[in-house]
Amino acid sequence: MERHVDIGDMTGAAYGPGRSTAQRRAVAAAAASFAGAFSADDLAERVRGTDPEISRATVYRSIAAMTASRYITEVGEREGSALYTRCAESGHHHHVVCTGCGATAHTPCPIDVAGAAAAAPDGFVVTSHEVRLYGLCAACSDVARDADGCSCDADAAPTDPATA
Amino acid sequence: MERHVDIGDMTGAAYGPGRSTAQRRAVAAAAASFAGAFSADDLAERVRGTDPEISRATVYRSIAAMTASRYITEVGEREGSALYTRCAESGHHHHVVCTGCGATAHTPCPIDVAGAAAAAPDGFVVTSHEVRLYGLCAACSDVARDADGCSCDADAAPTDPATA
DNA sequence: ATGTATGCAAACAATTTGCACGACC
DNA sequence: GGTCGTGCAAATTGTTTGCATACAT
Repeated sequence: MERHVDIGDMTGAAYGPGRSTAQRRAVAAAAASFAGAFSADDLAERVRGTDPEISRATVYRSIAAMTASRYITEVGEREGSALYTRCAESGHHHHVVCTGCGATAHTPCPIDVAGAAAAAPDGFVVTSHEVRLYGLCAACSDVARDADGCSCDADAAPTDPATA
Repeated sequence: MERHVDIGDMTGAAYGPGRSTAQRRAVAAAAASFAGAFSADDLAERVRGTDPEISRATVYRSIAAMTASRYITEVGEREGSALYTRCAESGHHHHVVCTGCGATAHTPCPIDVAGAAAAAPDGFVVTSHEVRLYGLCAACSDVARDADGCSCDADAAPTDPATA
């Protein structure tokens, strides 16, 4: 839920190796501008505000580069498309995505907390895992209780509640 | 959550509501014949042994029906396609999929074990989750240690280890 | 220079769907 | 007989890729 976005370093490459191009900088800035989760389309749409000429292929390639350099992380999916979030935290953890407003929050890895034994029965050795959590942020769950419109201020693209 | 599926009752519909047709019975039997995880293609290929004329659309529609009736469960993915497994257990749990041979094993839900608090920080209410575990079964991890070929006997379609 | 990034458009692949026909109850 | 399931083939859709050009280093 917290935000550690250092905008202001958009003069150089905002993430990892690779060349610093106007498009890449624009995409990185757009990614950082989301308070929560965003899809490739959300990102593309937002980048168009900066660079209307940017191509979808470039957005996808930038997402791949940002994911590889851990500038962003895939946190779930919505309607068949992947959701990402800007995350500057190091260490193994996961994210909860608010299905109401797209806000995200960190969570410790439940598998680490539960212990390997629980996850690896019968001699299985767990080598990798994926944990995706969906829910409602404090603001959206208040709203849900009040049966009113969502009023939280996250500017991420809203998610279809049906997905939950 | 409960199940009303009687295995061994392949004369009628092997799962849920809907009509009992030869194709549906063949698909259900094929699904049950896998020792571990299988993809839609794996299933289609195996069903062809019984009914070479079955269409891919029917396989997908049967998968949807079997998933809805909890006769099978989606347990992960491999190379972009979903993996399912036959599962007769009731109660909330997850599966580990062996990336070597496709074998599966049950595991308690790590999120339940870890406790809601860990998964739901900052006032978030977690409403749904997805947990996918990949690893190596006892046989495959032995093999990995011996740097030899996989000798486990699960007849599920092997999974690309790179996916892990 | 030289190699990487971009754009465009075509390619891809898993899954879904419209439609007409045949099977189940 | 009416409804649901099936087959075929075409459509969908998120994402990837080939290729020629433009740009960063």
